[in-house]
Amino acid sequence: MSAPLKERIRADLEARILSGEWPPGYRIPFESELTDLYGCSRMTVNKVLAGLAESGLIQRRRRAGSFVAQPALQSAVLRIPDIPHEVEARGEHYDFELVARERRGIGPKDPPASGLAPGEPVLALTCRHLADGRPFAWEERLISLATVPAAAEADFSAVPPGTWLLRHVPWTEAEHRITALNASPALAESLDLPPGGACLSVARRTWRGDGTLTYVQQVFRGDLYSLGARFAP
Amino acid sequence: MSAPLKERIRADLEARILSGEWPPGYRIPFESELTDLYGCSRMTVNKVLAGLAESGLIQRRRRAGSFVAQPALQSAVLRIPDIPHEVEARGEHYDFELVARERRGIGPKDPPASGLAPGEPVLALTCRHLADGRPFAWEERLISLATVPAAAEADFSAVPPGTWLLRHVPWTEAEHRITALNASPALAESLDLPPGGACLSVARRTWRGDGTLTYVQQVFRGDLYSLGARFAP
DNA sequence: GCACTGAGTATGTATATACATAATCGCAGG
DNA sequence: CCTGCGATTATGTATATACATACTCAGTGC
Repeated sequence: MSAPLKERIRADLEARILSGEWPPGYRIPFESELTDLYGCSRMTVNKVLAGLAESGLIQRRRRAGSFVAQPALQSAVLRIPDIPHEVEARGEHYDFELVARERRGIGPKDPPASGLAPGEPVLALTCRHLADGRPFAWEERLISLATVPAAAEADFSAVPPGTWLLRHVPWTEAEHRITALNASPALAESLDLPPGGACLSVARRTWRGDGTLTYVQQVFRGDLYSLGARFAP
Repeated sequence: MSAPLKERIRADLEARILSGEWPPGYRIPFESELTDLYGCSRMTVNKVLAGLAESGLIQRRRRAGSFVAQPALQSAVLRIPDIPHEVEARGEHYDFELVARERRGIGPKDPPASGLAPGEPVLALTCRHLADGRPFAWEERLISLATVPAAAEADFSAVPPGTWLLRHVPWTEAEHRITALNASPALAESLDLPPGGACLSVARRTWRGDGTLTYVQQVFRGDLYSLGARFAP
């Protein structure tokens, strides 16, 4: 009985919606009716309903009332952790090799999805991630030196670039694209896979404000890696 | 100038946090100071700060003040839309075939990841999704008849089961696992792929309260499908 | 120097009130 | 029957106020 009133009201309304008692599209009682039902002021009910609307459980229309929202199509909070952290969480030994490091300008062969303009100076890094000594992921990364000048002096032979960036550079926006692809012969050799083996590719572009920070493509062995997410609507 | 006061305050505070002007751990001004700064009542400021706290941008401690939260390592809101919706959004014609429909109990061949107990009655559905007449995804689904009895009467020849479930059954929790795999000969034929072609597999288990609603594995042609997500921390 | 206590304070919750806003409904007129 | 307009009304926003609560900090006593 000690829970705050607004939490009890919210829990009650959520229970009715999630149990299906109030199905999608149902018009829930007006604020004035809930005010009577719970014996509280309209402000209290209003804050609860505003919170439910922000969470997407209900939709509100002036003059018409508040309606149970159609369930969200599917939106998941997908967590893509730092690779070393992920590997060690599985109880395996993490290691990585810096295969190539080059300071150059963006050229025609760089993917246009990187969002980096031709000629823009970048640090191009290629590295291979290992779990218990076995190749696990192949990473090709471009870091904008205009946006992240400190990257030019960073020691990426000790700390992988993804981890370094997470620790040193705040970001404001990112875009992911997840695909499946067959390993090319060269990639198959790097990942110790048969040619054509299925791989999970995660391409990520990260911004801070207007400037692209980094564009990275990480290719994981399909048989050794999967992305997981557990979430609520 | 016409935006509501609380939205202007919220946007201003968010900008200071995201720009790095107020770094993680920084103590933001007290409600009383913000009240003076914006020339409004404490209730208005309080609602804005409560909203920021709910979104996880700040943490609040009584007597101590409000502090900018440490940013999450990487968390993405990954949207996995309804397949028909997704296909039509690309301007292609969506179609699907119900390949098999069987009412049975969970057996030893069903994946343990489904979370359904052996013997539990389910509706097992297999279907194939087509975009502009070309096979696009293969879906195997189990629907718990104990939790969703209405599924037994649903007409899944007109509406695909995923869409039907989204429209009729609210869910409270879900778990995803995304992997890449090589198409087996049978799958390759169903998806009109060369054997061994890379596919993106999305396995999803969905709950309502304690009961598993459905377990589904959707296998997409890797060359025709990718998951995308754009997000802010 | 340390543990305990009490005062002070920022946030948390709740109410009453007021006016703005937008969408719906019904009615009048064509 | 259909259109347009105005009255109605539920929500949206904002304020002033009040008291509860939990935490910090300073000061007291040992």
